[in-house]
Amino acid sequence: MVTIRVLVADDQEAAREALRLILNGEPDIDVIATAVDGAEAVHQALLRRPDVVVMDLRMPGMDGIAAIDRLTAAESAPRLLALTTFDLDEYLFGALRAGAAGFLLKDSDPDVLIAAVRELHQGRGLIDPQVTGRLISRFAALSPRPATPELDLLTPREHHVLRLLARGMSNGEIAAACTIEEGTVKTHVNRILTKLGLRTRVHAAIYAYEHGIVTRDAP
Amino acid sequence: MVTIRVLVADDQEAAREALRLILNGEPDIDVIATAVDGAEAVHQALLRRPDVVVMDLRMPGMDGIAAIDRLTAAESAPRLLALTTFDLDEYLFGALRAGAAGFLLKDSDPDVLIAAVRELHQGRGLIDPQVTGRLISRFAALSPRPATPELDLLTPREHHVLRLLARGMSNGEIAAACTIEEGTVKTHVNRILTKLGLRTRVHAAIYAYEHGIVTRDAP
DNA sequence: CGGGTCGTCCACCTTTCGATAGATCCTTGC
DNA sequence: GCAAGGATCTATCGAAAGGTGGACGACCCG
Repeated sequence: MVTIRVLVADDQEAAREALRLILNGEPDIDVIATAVDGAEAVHQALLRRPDVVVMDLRMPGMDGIAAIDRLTAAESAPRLLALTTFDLDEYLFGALRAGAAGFLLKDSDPDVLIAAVRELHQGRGLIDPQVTGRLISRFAALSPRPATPELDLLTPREHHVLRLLARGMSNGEIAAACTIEEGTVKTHVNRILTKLGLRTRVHAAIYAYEHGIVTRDAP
Repeated sequence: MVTIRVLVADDQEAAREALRLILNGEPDIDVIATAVDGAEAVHQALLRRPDVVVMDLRMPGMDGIAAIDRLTAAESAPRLLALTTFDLDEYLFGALRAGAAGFLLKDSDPDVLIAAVRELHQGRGLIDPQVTGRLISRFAALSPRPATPELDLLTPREHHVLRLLARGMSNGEIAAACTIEEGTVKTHVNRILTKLGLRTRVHAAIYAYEHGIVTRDAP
């Protein structure tokens, strides 16, 4: 049997010990270290190389989210399970954005916590059922609208020009990229604006972003 | 006990009947209708007003995602549980973006399906544990980077101008909104570009989007 | 074949934008 | 007090963007 090496980070003595006892009660889980704040968690994690870090989000000094941010940036980063008493969107979204692989509220059963650690260790993610709905809503809100029928109005050339425009290129740069005259690009831009009912190239760039024609660069 | 009214939509006869049997086996669940494709599902849902719709994603004609899109646009929309055999990102993300409240793979246990229907009926969301990790990854990728230290460089006025700019307003419009001269706005824009290391207002708008200074409008 | 539509291209003219220099006000520290 | 620095404001000028008109070729259809 493979032993899962776990680091527990929580500023409250009682919670820290409770977590340690719960997890150490399992034969396949070994709490190899604990930390009382984010800074110590980062230090211990880099030193001891746990498989999974159970991280309280609300801690003095460097908080849990900042610590998660640091740890996921490291090489061979551990799997991060965010844990919190307070069910705030800011914690949920912040932790996931920072790179947490799991999110649990502290009122969960010990069994759920144990199962969560195992899930994470096997490469899967885990979201507390109480907050899954909100994650889904937020995800839907963040997702680009699919291409609308309006985009069919654009010719291939116009579509290409729109993508370059939305990356911040000037008419001159677009012209160079397409090997055509700048005056021609202006016409294309103009037709794009007309067809999509927009006023300036800034609107066109926004449109491209909101419709997923261009995507945010990978971090 | 409240009875949960369920609509089952699946193009395959066998799957449809299996789902019906599983769900009708529960005393608090009543499958009130079935549908063989997306179009019929939409029609039946609007007619029979189920609490929960169990929707197969891969169906001929109007597929499940399109049907979900239609149904969530309706008033007093039912809760939508997306179900699929094929574990494709396109299905997962597409269904959630369209408005599904839950996503399950078809190899799940009957008990899981039943529990999912109850969860959805109680207003919660549900994601198959097998795909939770991917949803989290995608969510993190979509989430705007938190405000970078660079933003501290911007004065309140400049920050405000940036937000208006990123909504497509011209210098003149920004001037009117702030009750200052257009020439002044130009200076603010110029300082924004300088401080953030950008070249044109289009870059500034892109920057604002990528850093979550402005958010996509609600659909 | 001839006419219509569409995509692509270019040139001219006006408006808007971007860069620069300088003025005023307010805070901060010596 | 007053000097230094920053924030906010204004004005001017060359550069870029946007609006309009029109040319050319490809294609479809009667």
